[in-house]
Amino acid sequence: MTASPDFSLYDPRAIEAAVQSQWQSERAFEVTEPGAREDAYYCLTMFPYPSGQLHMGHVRAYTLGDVIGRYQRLKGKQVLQPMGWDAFGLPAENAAIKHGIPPAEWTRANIANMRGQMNALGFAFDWSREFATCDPDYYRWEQWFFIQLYKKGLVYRKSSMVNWDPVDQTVLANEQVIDGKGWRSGAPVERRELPQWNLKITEYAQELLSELDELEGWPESVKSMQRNWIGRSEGVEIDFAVAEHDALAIPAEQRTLTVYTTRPDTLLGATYVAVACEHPLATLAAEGDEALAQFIAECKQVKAAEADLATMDKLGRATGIEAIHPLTGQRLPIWVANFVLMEYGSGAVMSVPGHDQRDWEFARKYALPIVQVIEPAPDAVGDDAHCDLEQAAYTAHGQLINSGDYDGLDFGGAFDAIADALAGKQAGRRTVNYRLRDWGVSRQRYWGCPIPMLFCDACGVVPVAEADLPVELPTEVTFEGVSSPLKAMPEWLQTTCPECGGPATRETDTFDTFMESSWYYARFASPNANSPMVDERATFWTPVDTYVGGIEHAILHLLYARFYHKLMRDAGLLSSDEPFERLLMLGMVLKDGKKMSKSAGDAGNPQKLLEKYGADAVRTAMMFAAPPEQSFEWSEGGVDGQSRFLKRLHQVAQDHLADGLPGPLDTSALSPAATELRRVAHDALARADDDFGRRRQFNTVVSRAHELINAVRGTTVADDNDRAAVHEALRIAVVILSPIAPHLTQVLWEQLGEAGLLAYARWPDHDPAALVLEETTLVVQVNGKVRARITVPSDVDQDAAQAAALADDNVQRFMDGKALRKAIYVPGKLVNLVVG
RNA sequence: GCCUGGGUGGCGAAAUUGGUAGACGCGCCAGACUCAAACUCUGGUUCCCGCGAGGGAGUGUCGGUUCGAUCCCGACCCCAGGUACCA
Repeated sequence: MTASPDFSLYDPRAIEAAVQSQWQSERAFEVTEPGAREDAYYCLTMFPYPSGQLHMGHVRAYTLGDVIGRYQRLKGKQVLQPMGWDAFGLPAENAAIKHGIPPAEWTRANIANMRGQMNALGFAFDWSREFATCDPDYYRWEQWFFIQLYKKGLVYRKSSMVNWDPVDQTVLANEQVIDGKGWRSGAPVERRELPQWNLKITEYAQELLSELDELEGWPESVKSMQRNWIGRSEGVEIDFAVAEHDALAIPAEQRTLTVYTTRPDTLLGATYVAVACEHPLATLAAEGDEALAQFIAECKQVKAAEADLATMDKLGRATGIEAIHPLTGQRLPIWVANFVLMEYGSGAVMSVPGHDQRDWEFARKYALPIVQVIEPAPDAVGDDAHCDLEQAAYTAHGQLINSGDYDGLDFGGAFDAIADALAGKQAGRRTVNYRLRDWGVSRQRYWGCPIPMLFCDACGVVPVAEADLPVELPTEVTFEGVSSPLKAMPEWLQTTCPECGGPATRETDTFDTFMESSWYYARFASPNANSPMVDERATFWTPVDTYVGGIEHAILHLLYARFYHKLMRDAGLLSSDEPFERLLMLGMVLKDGKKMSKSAGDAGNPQKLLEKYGADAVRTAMMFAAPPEQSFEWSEGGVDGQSRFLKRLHQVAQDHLADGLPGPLDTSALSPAATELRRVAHDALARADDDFGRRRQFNTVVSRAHELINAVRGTTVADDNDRAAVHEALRIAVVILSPIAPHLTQVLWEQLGEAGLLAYARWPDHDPAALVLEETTLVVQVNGKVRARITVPSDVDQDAAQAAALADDNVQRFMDGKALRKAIYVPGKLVNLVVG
């Protein structure tokens, strides 16, 4: 820093402004592709929704990403660390309604504010690649890609459930339904079906599942969540014929009821069949049954969220229609049950109350028969060995009884025999089933990417012509009511059909915002690509080396991005199979026990802290607070402590430098105190390297730096050579802290006599010789309890260690003259004497 | 409900995942400096008993494995995240 101001006092505001302007004028963090991929490092932290202000959850995530990026740069990598804005979404519409500001204007203002806060925090972003997903230049490619997928047959339209507010006449997000009522109208919501666009993610279910095994850089917990979400199971689809009914004419397409089960071995125990309240048979039965119609209407007054559906009281009602058991010909009543979901499988399930707990409870409640067809296997142990259908269903695999020819078979044998029997009667087939459902991408909202589809009276559904892309979202809008302003804009709504030239109407739904966040990492690599959506730079940079983000995205966002990556690969746009090599899933920053983005308010805003303490102190406090994967409750107290630490670091350096720069270090001529300081310094260096690179635990790096500075402060120097050891220790402290507190360390770096940007310095190697200790402390236990600590030479053998342990008075006291039965020696740690 | 995590001093945490529980920091207490306070510096700080040496208990609860368990196993309690339209 030429003509540097006086930094002999720790003034974070002056230091941080000067260092930030230096980074800016040198364009320090703009990056281009190096010759070899191994010299490159793509470090990405999930881009934010521009809500207006950063909260401490953002500060944590972006600091962690920045620490990783800066560490990799010290390790010699060309680091790509981009930033942008996930700019479409619900809050902008809410703000528009509340404050009368158009969503685009509100969003742009928020972006400007948050970009300023990010810069004040000193993140090493390559801003030349910035974009917002609401830029037509970005979303046009999403529209283009959707049309490619449509042409490939990966897109289809189908009815699915939404929350309908009957007063506001609008669709509500799950979040907008509070206790079953619309958040604005207060009216009870209803589930309603609307036609929606869907992406066939289920065609990729097996690949999405299988490739989890290859993702070695992903946490097991996330892979496990995704596996369970995809939910592969092997079972049998069984066709139940629907019996003729005296009063109701069953239409041909409803004469077969297909159910899926993973337990065909229990088929002979099926005593009724349950269908969803939206099922056509339920609708049919309700025509002549006022009470059933009333029941179905009540069932629909539940929010369309799995958690609500799964925890509600299980209710049902008979339809009067019967199904015919495919093997026995027995007639089974068909019930409507509120827990059967139309969206899963066929909207019907066979019920085996003897061997399924939910069916058992339902059968008990409505006095339906419970038949036992499985008994514990002879070798069953524990709970599996007991069956008492008066108390609960028996759900373990066992041996068949009351099943005619199948009696005595075990689960596997019965599965095969019954599946074969059904197949022989054309009444069933083995299938692999996934819990994963196709991705519904339609949203009945204004502030999103317009879905590029048209409705033509003559041609039906027609995609927008590629030459007409992007379908721009009008931004000069006013929110009169709660419905989308697009519907009130005939000049936008009416267009011409690209196929017949006749009049056509635009789709007014917009895309789910997960569509934008599913490919932005590839766009960052080639931000100005203009045909097609990404170019060969995206192939160079992907997969992302480390992707940092909140654990709340462990399933949906990460699964959709993995899916999209494969779609882009199959379109020839990328060459890798997976988007993210290594995943760092951050725990939640909580405020009052809840995640920041939900409940923080002003308490979560870092602005005041930044003004009072500066970015380095806020960053250091955030890193020090907890390891990355752990959730924790944020409190501001810690910032004060880290600010004091940085001040001490600065002061120690000034005190040291007051006597000028020392000469070269001679490690063989140090005082004992300086030798010990070198041990602490090189230990801190080695551990910081491991913590940054392998362990990704940064709170302990800060602790180590504290210890190192405490050691420097406690070291009395004997001569100029000792001062050289202090100099080395300070240089090490500055390097290991630089990813965390990059501003102050840059200034100290120059004061210590180094030139140029510390960001581009090389991580020093530690000196293994400095770590060797001559003596070590061993713990002596008697029968596992600590009774003494002894100091021994580091290379002591078991006999000598044991002898030293036995020589201790307190040890003798607790041995109490008893015989030594066994001695365990852990070198460098302990001796455990087992007596008795 | 289901899936995935988590629970350690007054507080945030550490213990490199079978070997000294509580490093480091916050807070608090005492002392130095000051007319005084703040800042800063020094010392103390898991709980209980003891003047002390030292002893006992202790990592959500209960049980197990082991010479030895915060760590492994079983059962349970509580909290958080996700649950397909918050992002």
